[in-house]
Amino acid sequence: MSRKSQELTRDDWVLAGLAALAEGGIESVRVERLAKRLNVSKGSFYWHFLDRSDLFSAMLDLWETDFTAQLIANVASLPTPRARLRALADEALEASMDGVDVAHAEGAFSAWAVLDPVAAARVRAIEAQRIGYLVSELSLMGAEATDAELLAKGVYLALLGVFTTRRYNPALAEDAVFRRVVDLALDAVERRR
Amino acid sequence: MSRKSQELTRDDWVLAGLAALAEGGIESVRVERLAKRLNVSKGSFYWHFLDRSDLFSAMLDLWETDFTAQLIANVASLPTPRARLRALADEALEASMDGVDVAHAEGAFSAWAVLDPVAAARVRAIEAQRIGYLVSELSLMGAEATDAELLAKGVYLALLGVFTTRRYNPALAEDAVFRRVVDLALDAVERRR
DNA sequence: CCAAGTCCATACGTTACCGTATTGATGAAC
DNA sequence: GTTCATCAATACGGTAACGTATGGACTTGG
Repeated sequence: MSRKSQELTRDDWVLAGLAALAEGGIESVRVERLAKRLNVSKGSFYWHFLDRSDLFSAMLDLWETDFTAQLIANVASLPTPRARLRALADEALEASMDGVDVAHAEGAFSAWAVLDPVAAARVRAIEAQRIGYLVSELSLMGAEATDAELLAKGVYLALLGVFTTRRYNPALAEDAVFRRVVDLALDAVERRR
Repeated sequence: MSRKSQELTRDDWVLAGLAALAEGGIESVRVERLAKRLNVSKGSFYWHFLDRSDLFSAMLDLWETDFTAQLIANVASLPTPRARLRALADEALEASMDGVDVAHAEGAFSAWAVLDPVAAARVRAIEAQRIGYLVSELSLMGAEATDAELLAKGVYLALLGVFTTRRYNPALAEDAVFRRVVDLALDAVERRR
């Protein structure tokens, strides 16, 4: 067996970091814990990364490129805005990638952004994209510009609520609840035409 | 000046803890930091509390009794469910008590509940009360039982989204957004009658 | 085959905490 | 005014981290 197969890549660390983030929040992604989890010493970590915040940046990078953009791309082929938005809702509720629970991670990213200005800027940018997409779809459906924005943000806030609540109060975060909110918004747009 | 006026009470520590929680999350409420903030040594802390988790319990107690129950009581005198729910929405968006920003603290409590099973149980109980109240008011307005629950939870999730988002992406958490969600729910109920 | 590069282990110094133990100060009660 | 209870300061030992420094070990190119 070649040595290469056992050596860790930067991305291995990043994925472990994301898993730890999803599991226990940003405070729980600690280099010595990750090292233990990866059965390796932290000497390895400081080979791949400058320091802990370097890992944080990499986590934000991977999140933005591999996870976030993907979601929107996945539904682009559907025919109507309504179908795309519903599919997006389903996707948001169920996603999981590379062993990282996306919903848990989403909540953890928000919580992280509250505490860390660097993360905040990145998360804000990602959310701006998402809201922008929702607004454009709602506009396609005939919503007025200002109302499309209110509705898009409202739905997204509910989704964030789902993400954070899932972990400690799942009765509150049932899928049906979020779907009802989505319906509320979609119906509001269609009724107005 | 009597000595009493300078000595700290248990509640002084608890309020400081809540302020720290609102500011930097549960991981940032540390006894030596609070001591510094209160211009006192941690010898004082361990006089008033058994240990750090004892402070945590006290924080949850104060939150439940002095903060949460208050909100609902404040609107009880209003005439109609619709008026009460709207007033509640306003209150939730603006509250601040004893130098603690309630909205920030709310978000921090949710984030805390994600990480700590003890906090989770308490927060769940509080949220059950809140949802119960919302459901009963929506039912009074004529909503069907199952839909009242969906709507109540949906609105509450959006509020949680507001609380966590306020800190890092205020453009997302505008009051108008949440009010729009509330209107969506109220209109849905009234349209069905 | 050896020299350079790549990747990791180990040991170290440092910081920030937790919780305990002991002592000190101050007001109140007698 | 002595004594007691209340509250706080200080000093201590212990743990979990961070980041550095240094020394392997394995791999690949010349």
